[in-house]
Amino acid sequence: MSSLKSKILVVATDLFQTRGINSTGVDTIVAVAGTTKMTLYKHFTSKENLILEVLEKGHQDFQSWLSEKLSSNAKKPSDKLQKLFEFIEEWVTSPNFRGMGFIKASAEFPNEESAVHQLSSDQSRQFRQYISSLASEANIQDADGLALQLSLIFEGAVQAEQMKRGSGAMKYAKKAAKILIDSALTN
Amino acid sequence: MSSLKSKILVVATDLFQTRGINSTGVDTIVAVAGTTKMTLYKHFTSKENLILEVLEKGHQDFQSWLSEKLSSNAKKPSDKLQKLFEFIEEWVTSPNFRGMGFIKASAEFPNEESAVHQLSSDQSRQFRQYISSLASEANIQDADGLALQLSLIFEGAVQAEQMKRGSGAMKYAKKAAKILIDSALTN
DNA sequence: CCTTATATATACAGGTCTGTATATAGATTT
DNA sequence: AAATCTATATACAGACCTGTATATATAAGG
Repeated sequence: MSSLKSKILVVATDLFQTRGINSTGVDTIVAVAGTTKMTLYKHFTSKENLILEVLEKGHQDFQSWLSEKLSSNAKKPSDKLQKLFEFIEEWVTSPNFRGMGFIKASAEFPNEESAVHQLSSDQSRQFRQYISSLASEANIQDADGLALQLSLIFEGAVQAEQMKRGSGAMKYAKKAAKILIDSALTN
Repeated sequence: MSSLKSKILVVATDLFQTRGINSTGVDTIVAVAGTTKMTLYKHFTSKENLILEVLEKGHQDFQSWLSEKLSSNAKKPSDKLQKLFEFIEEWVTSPNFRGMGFIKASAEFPNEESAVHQLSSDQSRQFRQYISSLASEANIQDADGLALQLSLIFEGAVQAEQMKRGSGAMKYAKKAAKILIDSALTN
């Protein structure tokens, strides 16, 4: 990938999170990235296309980071589930954290026919499914149910952290996750 | 309050939720409300002022509805806490439900200096504090901690429901809340 | 040297947005 | 009936937005 395209993606990711997607014009993006609109439109067919690529890159980065962390730090399936929120906390509280793209994107594009909304919704579903697979491997009966509950806590905590950095929400989110996992394991 | 002003508030509440705040122009609002821009700007000093009034009305409606429900359907403090999510489910799954304003508003106005962001953040805090007061009356040790956990689940569930109506998230949110409340009561 | 590819600079068309100015209509009060 | 209040109709200024057109620079490879 061209280094300019990559730079545009990084800058757009940051601006979308800190100023909002619809409030960020392409002129601002190219100015911060140190390039011009012509170059942006050679790498991306439209602003919507740019938004979609930003979302996809963000989700891929998160997913690969998380599964890498889990597979190298936890052997048994039940360990993975237990350590899930440890790593999520690490991700959320890291200085590079810029929020989860799909949470904001779905708020700014509520129309279900919108491609941005559809991708956001799909990413949310993918993440829930990933948690569900971890729960299944840990022999939890209602894996989908637990996955939904954990994803609610996760999305709530990310939102709280987006609303106010250093809210400390992750600390209690972790505790809540542990209680719910333990409860699901003994049932 | 003038009936036209009230009508504008209702229409704006609906459009902001279904199309997004920044994507909804005042021309659209007055067209749907059956009035003109001049009238809107006589009742509201600016679009930002309209957004703030929409947020305040939405939050007041929710809070008064909820505390009314709780005080008339639950006598003991512990009952209130237990029934909290029953009523929240009723609210969220009702046909009139248009989402929680402050959740979307904080996503669309991420800048902490923005008045809209500040009000959203404050409403989120107020709601958490209300839950905390219920937990305190029910003699729960870490009332603030439980309130934060329950609000995470609540906001996560609202988000899930906003993303996809009829997601069924509230059913599992209710179960999770019960587990967390029970756990907090026995500690 | 010359062609090709990539990036830049700049301008602009066409649309949308907020907020205001101006003139008018209808209703209520004095 | 005259004055006042409220809402309407319409137009527009000024700003911003996306996306494109045109012309130029810079660098690499044949």
